[in-house]
Amino acid sequence: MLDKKYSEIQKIEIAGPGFINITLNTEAIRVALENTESVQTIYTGKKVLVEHSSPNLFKPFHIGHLMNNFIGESVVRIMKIGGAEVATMSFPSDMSLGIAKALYIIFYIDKKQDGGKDFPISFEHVKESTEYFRYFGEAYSRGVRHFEEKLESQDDIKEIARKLFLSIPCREIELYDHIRNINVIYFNSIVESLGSQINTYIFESFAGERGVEIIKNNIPNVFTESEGAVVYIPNESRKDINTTVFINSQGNPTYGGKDIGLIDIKFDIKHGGAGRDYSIYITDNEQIPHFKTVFAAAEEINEEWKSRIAKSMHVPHGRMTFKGAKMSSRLGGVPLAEDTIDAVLEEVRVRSGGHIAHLSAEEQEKIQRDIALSAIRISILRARPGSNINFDPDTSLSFEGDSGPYLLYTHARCASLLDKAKTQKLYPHKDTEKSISEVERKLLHYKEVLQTVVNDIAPQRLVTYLFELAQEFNSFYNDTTIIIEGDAKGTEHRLYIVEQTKNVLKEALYTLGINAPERM
RNA sequence: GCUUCCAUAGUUUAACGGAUAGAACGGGAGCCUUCUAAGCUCUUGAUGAUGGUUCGAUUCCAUCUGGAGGCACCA
Repeated sequence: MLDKKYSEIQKIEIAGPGFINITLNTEAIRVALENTESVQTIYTGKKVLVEHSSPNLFKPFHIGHLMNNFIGESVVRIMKIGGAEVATMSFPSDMSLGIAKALYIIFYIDKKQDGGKDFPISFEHVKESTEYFRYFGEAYSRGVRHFEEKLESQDDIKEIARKLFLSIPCREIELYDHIRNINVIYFNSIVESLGSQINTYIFESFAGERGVEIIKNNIPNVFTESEGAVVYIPNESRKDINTTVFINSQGNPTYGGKDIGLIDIKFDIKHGGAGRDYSIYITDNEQIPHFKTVFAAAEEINEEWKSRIAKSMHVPHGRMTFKGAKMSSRLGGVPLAEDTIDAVLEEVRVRSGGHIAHLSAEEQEKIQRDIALSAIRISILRARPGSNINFDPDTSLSFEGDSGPYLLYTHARCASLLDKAKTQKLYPHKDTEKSISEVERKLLHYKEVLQTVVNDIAPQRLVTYLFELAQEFNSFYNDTTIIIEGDAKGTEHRLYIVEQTKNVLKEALYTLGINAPERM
């Protein structure tokens, strides 16, 4: 490199054992800062399917769904910024013994036997009908308890399950169909209000049918009949997984059986799966052994399936517990997403300063919601996806220092500076005579960080980077007066740094699923 | 019993096998007659234990200790 005398290099020196420091000259850094090319990643130009936010019908949207959605949506947007062509999918659980238990409570105990008339929910106003969904959730956990405590009800519940699995027309199934339809709409409306778009819903019932067919076609080469059920017995070298039932002795697919069907659907031309390069699953980490087992079985089917599994990735995440939210007794102490957000929102309102007081109540509410969601999202995304999160709105950990509101605050501060400058007819403009500031040096690393964030699916690195950038900017802000009357040239250069910081914050926060308001 | 993951300041955590382990909260000391103090500056304090591989280990391997998950008809 010394011989070639690169014009970009100012000096090269040995900096201790194993290290060579290469110092770039200012001009080279300027050029790099102006590079607007999008990042190249291993996902650039690839067709990626992300499965996340899968509801369990009859269970309301709770804190676990929130965690899953936040991680899932960040993965979706990370893939998009990495240049992938992304499709999203959700896999609602619409057929299970648990659902039969809930139906039993609603139909036989509470005697709501009038199909849809008992739950007059219009699709347009589904969000205003949360009381019904709370009731369904309650019925679900009541059903679980009932099944355990009232043994005499078990046969009736199993009968409902049988009708459910075989979709035998009857009044219970009519009720079920109605509840299923409104639940999906309810779920979708929540997910959309959180900023996610689900392109396709594939129901477990649908995947299950296909799963059964595939599994039956692969006895005995992959699956084995045992005690009336169809099981997968892993190779002896696989000590990490166990023999697992894929079709139960009643002939119904289990969770594993449904997932076999789902893999086929995911790569099916009819479902847009032609040429799919990656299939990403976002689930709770208790599913790790499940996916290991399903993948191990699927791989054995044939070469085609083996390549499908090579393209499949499971991104497991931890669990979130929430201190302070009203615990829902209906769900055995699991807080609902709505209650969680409300509890944080309450704290945000307390802290909300005078800067948005002049705005309409509606706008204030919107900004406060953005702040509250940023607090929860950053608490989750600042750590590796696999770690458990204990979210506590009582500690300042979620609002001060390395927090969502801190990043939003820095962004709003930039916006405010640019607004103020505009009133004085001053606009961002780079002055190439000026030396490179620390903030610019930090900005220089953005693309490089993005690249590792995408390649490793590591949102926490983007969060760490944003904390560093925000802190660098805030130090700059404290040390320097940005807008100085009578110094138009200097002011415009400083505004340029402000604008660049704002743009990176805005884009990166968006990538994490966070909307950054212009003021707060 | 088998198996997977995790273990970093008092607490929550970051770190492609690379430089002095980076932050935040908390504790201590400061900074608003000036552009948003949800901010800034200084300070305090950490890689569970014992071995191994390596020029170099928070990172890889082994054993141990502790925590979490999974292990036949739930999802």
